[in-house]
Amino acid sequence: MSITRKWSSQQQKAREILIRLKRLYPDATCSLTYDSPVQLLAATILSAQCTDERVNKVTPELFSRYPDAPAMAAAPLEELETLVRSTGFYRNKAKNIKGSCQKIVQDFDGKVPKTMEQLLTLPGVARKTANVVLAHGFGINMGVTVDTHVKRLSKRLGLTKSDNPIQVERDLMRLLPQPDWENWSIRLIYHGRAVCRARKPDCDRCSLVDLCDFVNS
DNA sequence: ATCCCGAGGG
DNA sequence: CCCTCTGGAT
Repeated sequence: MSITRKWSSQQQKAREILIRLKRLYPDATCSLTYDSPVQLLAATILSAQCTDERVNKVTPELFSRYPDAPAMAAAPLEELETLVRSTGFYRNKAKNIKGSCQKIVQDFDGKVPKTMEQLLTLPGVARKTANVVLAHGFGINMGVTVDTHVKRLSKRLGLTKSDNPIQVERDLMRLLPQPDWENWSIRLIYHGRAVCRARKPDCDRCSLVDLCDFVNS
């Protein structure tokens, strides 16, 4: 009943979940389309409260017209707003893409910074976006990407009690070895989209039911 | 009516 | 803590 014993049982549970999800989604990768770190940054900003599928419908035209940081930094705001409109929050997203690229050009020699601290200085970039860019753009695992799916599934599975993404990330970092941090996020996102949906979770088809606090409560 | 790989401001 | 930003899909 010691606290350490409870932690290791939660660690075993997390690892068992990840083993099953790796078997279920062996080829899961970041589902945003991009050709460079700055394109990944822009696509990730666009992915806020929007499906990746929708993001991938606007980025080909966006990146065709404005392929790199200098181009996006110099792009007319109205053009960017029109191009990203269908992803929602389009004024904020256009302004943040332009603003981040301006800062990248002015302060970071035109290259997307590779540290959490520097990424967080970019407008429209907080931990979720920074974690995605670091993990998939540079192969650097600074934390666990916690989006709406990762938060929902981690809570349903009983691995966190918090609704605060920062606290959820701390809980997951404690339960998983660092090399698996991004594996966890990617697989939970896939499973969250396909099975453990927000509205109608398909518990009958879920291979994690025996480990889940949500269905067993 | 609710949710989608959030972030910033009050 | 709360609220706002926003269109598209279900």
